[in-house]
Amino acid sequence: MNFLSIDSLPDDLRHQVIRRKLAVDQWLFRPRDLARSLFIIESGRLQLVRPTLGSKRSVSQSAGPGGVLGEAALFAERYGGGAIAKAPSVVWVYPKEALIKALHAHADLSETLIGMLARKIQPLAGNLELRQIKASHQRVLKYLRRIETAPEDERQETALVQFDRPFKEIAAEIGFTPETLSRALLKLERDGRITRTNDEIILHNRSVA
Amino acid sequence: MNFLSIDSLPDDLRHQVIRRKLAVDQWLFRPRDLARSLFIIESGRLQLVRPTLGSKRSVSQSAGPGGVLGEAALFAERYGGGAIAKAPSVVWVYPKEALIKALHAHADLSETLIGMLARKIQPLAGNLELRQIKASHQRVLKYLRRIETAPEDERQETALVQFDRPFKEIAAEIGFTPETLSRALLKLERDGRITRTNDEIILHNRSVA
DNA sequence: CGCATAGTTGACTACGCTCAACCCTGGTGG
DNA sequence: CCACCAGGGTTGAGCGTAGTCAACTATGCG
Repeated sequence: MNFLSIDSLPDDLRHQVIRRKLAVDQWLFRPRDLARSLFIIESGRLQLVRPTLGSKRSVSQSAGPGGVLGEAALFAERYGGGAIAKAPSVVWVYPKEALIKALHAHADLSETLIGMLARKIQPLAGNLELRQIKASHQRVLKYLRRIETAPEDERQETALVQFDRPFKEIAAEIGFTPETLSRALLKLERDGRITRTNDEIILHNRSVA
Repeated sequence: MNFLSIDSLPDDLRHQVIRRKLAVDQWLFRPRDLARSLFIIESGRLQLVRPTLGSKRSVSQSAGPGGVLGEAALFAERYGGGAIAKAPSVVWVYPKEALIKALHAHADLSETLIGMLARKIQPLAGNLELRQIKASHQRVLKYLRRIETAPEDERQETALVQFDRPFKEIAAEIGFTPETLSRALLKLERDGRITRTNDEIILHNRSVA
């Protein structure tokens, strides 16, 4: 993972970049904060949070190592949403002006950043696609298929999924309550689409709709 | 609108860029097509479409002038989703390799593209935020507030919204059926939050939650 | 003057949310 | 070592509301 790795940075930019550590539940930036920097996650996990009427937090998505945060800083005065650490994390802080200057001077930086932004769009669109599916078990199944780890063999009719974070977060991310997620998994298990062992999930018949 | 306008392009890239016209319901690219180009919309309106189980199209979002399409081409072999014109449109086609080469040579291009990508993320995240609201009338209200045209006076307690496209598309974009959207608008009107005249909507009490 | 399409309204169904109780695990402290 | 507690996950019961299917109207177009 050497996206805009500190080593490959030109001197002028490197001196402006700082490394910041975050504890669980610590805010990296909050909604409406002045947008001064763009962030790149080195390790840990952050949640993108948007303020919602009724004091309920809306978790749009979570970002892991290599993810970009606060890209709104590049063109907006303030952040639209916020980011809060859900695991001990380390992020690189790129001051807006220094970054823009460096982009002009070093073209490969631009390409890297462009790629990172493009990659950030995918899961967002994917999540929206998920929400279009109303039946809980189908949505969950599609979600599982998407995050399945190591499809080892493409032809394999079975795949493994491990949850690295609490169910409630996953439920929130795909737009369900934990109860509904639990019931959906139960149904999938009954129908033989998956089997659960501890915190692992094996999904079968990957090709079947 | 001169994002990567043809005039300001360096010669080497300009000669590779072509202008393509699309009729209504014509595909710009389809899901799983080979991802060879990135597109920028000059005029018209395109819908981002993702294939869903059950032959139902999932409309993630629509893009207008200045929007980027097919950014997946920058790092993926094939497009994840597709794009189809919902109005007569004109798009600029940037071949992948030529674009990348030009980005290295001309830093300002990079900055422009970075900005465009960053701007594309916002509505996606915003839409996800919308979906978190389950009550139809509240979601619709929030949507109306977001797309209100010309807030003329910030202090104004009333704003105007015009729909430039069929209700069914709007309903799909915010994750409802046309019937539900219709009923939601009706309820909002009953509650005095909006008033409807033909295809215009006036929303009141903008500050009230 | 039909025909197709969009929007509205109605009645019914279904399914996800809410609230609640319960189980289970891990951590803490006596 | 056990008692207690807190939190996450699982069930259960009942409700509310968005989806579905259908009929009807209005509008635009051939």
